[in-house]
Amino acid sequence: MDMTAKPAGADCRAVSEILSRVGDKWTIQVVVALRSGSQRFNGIKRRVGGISQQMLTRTLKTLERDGMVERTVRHTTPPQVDYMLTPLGHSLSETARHLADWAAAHQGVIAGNRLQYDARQL
Amino acid sequence: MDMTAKPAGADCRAVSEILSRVGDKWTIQVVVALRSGSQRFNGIKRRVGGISQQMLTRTLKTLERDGMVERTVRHTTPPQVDYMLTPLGHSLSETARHLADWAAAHQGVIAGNRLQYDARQL
DNA sequence: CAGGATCCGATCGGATACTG
DNA sequence: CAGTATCCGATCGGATCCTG
Repeated sequence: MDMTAKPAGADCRAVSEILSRVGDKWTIQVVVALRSGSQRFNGIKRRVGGISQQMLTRTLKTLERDGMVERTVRHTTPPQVDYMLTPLGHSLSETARHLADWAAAHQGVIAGNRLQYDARQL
Repeated sequence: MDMTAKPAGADCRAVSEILSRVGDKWTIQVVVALRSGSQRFNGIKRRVGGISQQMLTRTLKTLERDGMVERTVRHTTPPQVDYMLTPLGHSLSETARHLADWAAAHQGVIAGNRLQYDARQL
């Protein structure tokens, strides 16, 4: 197949779906927190900072469902659960880096645009 | 690999913010619809397909606020409003292409992972 | 320690009706 | 044609309490 052709619009829906999966408030931050290796629940919670336990649970569960992270339970006392990125999760984190670069490069301009726009609305 | 200038976590919040801006259901699709040039309101609505007038209005307004699209009003009868991408909007659409490639390449695997996961949960 | 359950407000997103 | 206004359900996200 020739992938150099323009995505017609079928791809567009796929991108959109992936984006709304990944574009929530926490997913990327959790993935980034896991880049350096296996982490435990409260370890991730500390790393991300500001995330509630509820949202971390949901986010990890969805990432596990999508095959981005792998969950390993150790039945010790106290119980211990490790989360680590799968190869798929790593490849996502690589792609996220490009977006990170773009965001870092343009966030200042965007913030300025918003100020200008809001000022004009008065 | 070149790991210099590692974004510690300050950038991470910026990315997260950009992502939740761009990661909603419609923003990217609207941007993509505008790539081929200036479009009018109902033209975009037709191109995107499935979007409500409400959400298109909101999405365009936010994109305008962020400086991604430019809005031009022509006071004719009937009134005519053109939307076109700014250079900033174009640069976003380029970045979105990388994500599009990733999504297209992995959506099948992800869908399969979900099926497996859901099957195990029964 | 790792969550599940529940309550709550805020935002997302669709549908419909109305306006200049 | 290009919106605005309003109502509505679904989901997001935080806080708190409870459990193995």
